[in-house]
Amino acid sequence: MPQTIRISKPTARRLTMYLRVLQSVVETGGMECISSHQLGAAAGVADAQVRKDLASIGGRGQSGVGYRTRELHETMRRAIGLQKSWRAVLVGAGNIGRALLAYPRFHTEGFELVAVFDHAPSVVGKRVAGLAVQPMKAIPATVRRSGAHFGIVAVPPSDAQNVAEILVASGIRGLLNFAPRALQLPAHVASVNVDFTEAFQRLAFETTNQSSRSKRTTGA
Amino acid sequence: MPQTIRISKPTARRLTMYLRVLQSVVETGGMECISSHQLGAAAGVADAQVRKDLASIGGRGQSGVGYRTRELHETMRRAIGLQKSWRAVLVGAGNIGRALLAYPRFHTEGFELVAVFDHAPSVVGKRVAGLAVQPMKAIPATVRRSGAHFGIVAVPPSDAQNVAEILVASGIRGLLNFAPRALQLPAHVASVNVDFTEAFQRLAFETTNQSSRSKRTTGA
DNA sequence: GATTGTGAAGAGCTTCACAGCT
DNA sequence: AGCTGTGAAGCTCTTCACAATC
Repeated sequence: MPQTIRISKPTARRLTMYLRVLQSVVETGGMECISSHQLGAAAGVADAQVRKDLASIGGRGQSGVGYRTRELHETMRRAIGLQKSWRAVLVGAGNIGRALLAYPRFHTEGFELVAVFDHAPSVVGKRVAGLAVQPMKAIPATVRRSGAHFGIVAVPPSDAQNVAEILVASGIRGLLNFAPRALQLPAHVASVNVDFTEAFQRLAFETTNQSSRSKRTTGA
Repeated sequence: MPQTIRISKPTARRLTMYLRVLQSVVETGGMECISSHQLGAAAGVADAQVRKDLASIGGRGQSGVGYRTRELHETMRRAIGLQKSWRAVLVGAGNIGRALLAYPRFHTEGFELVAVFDHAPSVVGKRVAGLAVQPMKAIPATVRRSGAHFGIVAVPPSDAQNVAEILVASGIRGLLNFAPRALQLPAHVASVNVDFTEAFQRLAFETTNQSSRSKRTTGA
């Protein structure tokens, strides 16, 4: 088993930003090496911070040169947990669910959609992203059979908690919640909220309070 | 002018969570008063933290009783910057843009969509959310005429920086960025990123590192 | 008895600065 | 000269604890 270093939340968040930068560098066949200064500039982070973050996941650089991009890219994907392929199910085949599926690179990032569920009889049976939409009652059996890791909650707020509980009871380990509502979950289930309303409110706040330091304008 | 207290980023983020709780309490005609403990439980925050946050925006409670819900709701909306109505323009009428418009309460939250732009000639002229889609070249004139405050960037990553610069040059004060790419912006322009890819990566990370403390699983 | 408001302590994160390596 | 790795300082945020209040 590899070293079990503690990666803090702020560090984890920045790692995803570095990854995005590295990904475009690697894809375009750019630089062999990148310095903490360069990486930081692209991600909006101080260079010393970048070095601390990279050190925390075991990334080693070369004095006077920087970090080897391909190698760092791999190390980073492993640290974030993208070395394995995650299976996800989508609950709610409405606008938000479909927008998510249309998102570029959803599949190439190590995530695989294995089932779609919806409440409305008019939608059940139709195909979304190549999958036949199943009725809600099929959730437990399908989740168990497929061994899905994540559940994507893209239903109206009033149904969100209920759907979340069904997913958790079916053995899901993490939830991506699009409903503008905080979910009450057992501690062993991870969850990340994506809430457009909240994003707008943050924008309103930041615009109102012309914040002096312009760092960390980045959200999820 | 009211007191210009500094509200920290973490506090601002929690305020939006409290607001969500309060909103549902007020809407359902629930409790007259709410204690810091109750509000905290619903939002996943410690009670002392809630009191500090509320104190920072001038919310005053009553010992032994709590905070008056309606009053607190108003104070909070004002602190976040929702007392005024913000005008926004959408650039990119694809899946993501449309999903956003379909989001519940988009209009009732103090935000108003005043224009939609798209690059594709096949989309220009069509109606989205009751607005005729305009070509990209119309951005500067329309933004200026409408006095829009925010720009919603819902275009492919390769176009995002370019679109952002056009919006900024047209007088936009804040950007909601859906492209999975960090935007380079002048300091006076606020920006909030909503990145599904990043959300998934955070979920992968949290699921991998079965984090002991389950707080702050909440994202944007 | 329940709950607020807050100073003080504690924990965590970021920045600084510089020795050491290439 | 350029860059990394890191101890130490500085700063911010959170938790604790309790007197004051209703």
